[in-house]
Amino acid sequence: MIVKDKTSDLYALRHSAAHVMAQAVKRKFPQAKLAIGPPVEDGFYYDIDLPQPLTDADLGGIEAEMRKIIKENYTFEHSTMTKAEATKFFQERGEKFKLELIGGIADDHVSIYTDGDFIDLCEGPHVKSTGAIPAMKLLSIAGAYWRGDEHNPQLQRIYGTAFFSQEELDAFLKKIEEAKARDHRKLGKELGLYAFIEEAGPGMVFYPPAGAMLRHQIEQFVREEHLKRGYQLVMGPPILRADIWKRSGHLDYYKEYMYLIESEGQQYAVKPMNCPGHILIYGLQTRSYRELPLRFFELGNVCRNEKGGVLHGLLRVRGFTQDDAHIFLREEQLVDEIDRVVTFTREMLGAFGFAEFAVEISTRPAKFIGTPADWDRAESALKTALERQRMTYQIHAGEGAFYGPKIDIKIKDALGREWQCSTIQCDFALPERFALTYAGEDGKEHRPIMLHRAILGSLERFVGTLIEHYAGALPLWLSPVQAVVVPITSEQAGYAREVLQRLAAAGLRVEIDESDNTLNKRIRAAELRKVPYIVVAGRREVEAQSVAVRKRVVGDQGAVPLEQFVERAVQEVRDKR
RNA sequence: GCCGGCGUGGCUCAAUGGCAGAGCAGCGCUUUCGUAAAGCGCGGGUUGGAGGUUCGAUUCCUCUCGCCGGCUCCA
Repeated sequence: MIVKDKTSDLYALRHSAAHVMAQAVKRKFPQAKLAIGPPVEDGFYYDIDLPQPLTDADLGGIEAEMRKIIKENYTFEHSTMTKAEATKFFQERGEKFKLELIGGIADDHVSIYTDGDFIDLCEGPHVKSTGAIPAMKLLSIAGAYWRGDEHNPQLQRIYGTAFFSQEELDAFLKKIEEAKARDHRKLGKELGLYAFIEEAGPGMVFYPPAGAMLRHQIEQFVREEHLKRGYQLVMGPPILRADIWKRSGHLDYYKEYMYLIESEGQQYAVKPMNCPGHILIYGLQTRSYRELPLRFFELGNVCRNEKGGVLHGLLRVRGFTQDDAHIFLREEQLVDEIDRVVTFTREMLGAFGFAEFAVEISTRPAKFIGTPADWDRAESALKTALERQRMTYQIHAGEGAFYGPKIDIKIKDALGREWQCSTIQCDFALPERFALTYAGEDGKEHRPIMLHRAILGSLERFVGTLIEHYAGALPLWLSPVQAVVVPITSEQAGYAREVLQRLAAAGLRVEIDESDNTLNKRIRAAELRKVPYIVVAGRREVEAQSVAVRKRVVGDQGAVPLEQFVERAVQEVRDKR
C-alpha cells in the first residue's frame, strides 16, 4: 500500500479525510490549533493542540461531525496566497504551527485548500469534495511531539483511516482483529511461552518450560549451523570493568542504555553488547593472517536500559540474547565475507519459514568514531556484497551505529508485516581502539577489520516474531510438545503408555493425557495448546498396533500403524517444515 | 522519558461510596467416552502498592509501580 505516492487516489482520499477530521475538531473545539495532518500507511492522522485532553469517548462525537461534513459535501477548492497574505491569515486565527510551516516554505506563494468553512495550508491533492469519502473511521488518540522532537510541545494526534468502499474498510478492520488474535503477548501468555513478572522489573523476560523448550530448540539449531560454517563458539562474563567500556566507546556513546555497577571501589557495567568480550578473546594470543577470517560466535545475553515507554512485549525488552558473531578479517576479505553472511542469513531465516525480506543500508550518523574514509570504504563493501546477492535495498542515511555502517534485514511475516532482526555491521573503529593486530605474510603487524553480525537478532524478538508469524501454531520441530497421546478410555492406558515410550524413544517430545476428562475435552485441551499431533488410542488401535492421528487444526487423519507414524514424524522434524 | 487510557482470584470479565460476583482453570467425587467444553461439590481475592477524603473506599483525590495506544511518515 503506497500512499507516499502523492499522485495516488488513496493519498488524496486520506488526506481529504484528515482535513475533514480537522474541520470537525475545529467545529467542536474552536480553540484547537492545527499542526500537520498527512496520510500514512494505514490511514491518516492530524496533530492538534487542544486545551483539554481527548479520550476515546470523544472520537465518536468527532466522527459524527465528520459524517455531517461529508454529507454537506463541500467542494475542495484550491487557491494560492502570497506568504505575506497567508501569514496574516493564519496569524489572525492564532494558528501558530501553520505560521511555522509557512516560515519553512521557500516559494513566495503557498498553496491553500478550502472546503466549506475550513481553510488549510495544504499542497493537496484532494478528492473532489467531502462527499467523496465513502468509508472512514477514527481509530485512536495518542500524544505526538511537534515535528517529532521531544523538546517541542506535545500535541494530540488523532488516527483514522479511510477507504474507497465500506468493504475495504471492513477488510482493514478485520485485518486489525486478525493481528490482535496473533499478538504474541496474548498467545505467549496462553501458551506459556514467556512471561513478565511485575515485581522482577519491566522488560525482563522469563521463560516457563514451554518457552524454554522453544528457546532450547532454536539455540541448538543456531549453534550447530554456526559450527557448520566455520564459526567458533566463545563465551564471556555478563559484566566487565568500566575501563573496557570506556575504551570501546560505549561509555561515551551508549551510556544512557547501560546498567552500571560499583563493587569494591571499581566501576563495572553489565554488557549491552558482546563485542568487547569477543575482542578481549581475540587479544588472548598473537593472531596470524592464516586465521582470518576469524569468526567468534556467542549466544550473548545483553542488558540495555531502554526507556520505559518503548518496551513492547518480546519485541523491545531490557535483557535479551543475541545470536552474535564478530568476524575479524582483512579488508580484501570483506566483500566475500559479507556475501557469506548474507547467504547464511537467508538460509537461517528460511529454515524458520521466512522467505521475504526488506533490506536497508544505514550510513554514517552524526555521532561516530573512526575516520570518514573508513566509513566510505565500509559502506561500499556492504553495497557490493548486496549487489552480488542481487538484493535490492534502501539507504537509510545517518542511521548507522556509532562504530560503523550496517545492513539491516527485516523479515516479512504471514500478514505482510515487517520485523527487524538481522544486522551486519562493519567496524573499522573498535580494532583501532583495542589495538588489535595480526601478523601478515610480511611478518609485520596489521590491523584487522571487524564485522558484527546477528542473524535472528534478539532471540526474544525472534520468538515474538515466530509466535505472530505462525499465530502460535509453531512448526513441528519447534513445538515445545510435539504430540499428546490420548487413550479413549482407561482400558487403553497401558497401550497409550507404550505409544508414549515409543515416540519418546524416537526423540519426539510427547505427553500423555490420562485424565478422566471426556475424549472431546482432552482433544480440545491439546488443540488449544496448539500441539501439532494428537495421537488417539482406542480399542481398534490397540488391536491393530496403530494410532489414530489428529493433525492440529486440520483434524482427524485416520489410523496409521504406529511405526509408520513415528517414521513420518521423525522425518518431518528433520525436514523442518 | 513524554501524552492519554487502563489495573478486580491462575485466566477472561461483572459489580457498587455500604458484606466483592460469574465462567474457565484447579482440587474432590461420579462418569470410561471414537475426535474442540460430561455432571455435582469444594477451595481461592486486605480489588497493583502507599497515603488522603469519608461514619464507611474496591469505587473519590494525590503519589507510586506496572501494562496498553502512540510519540518515524513534516502543508
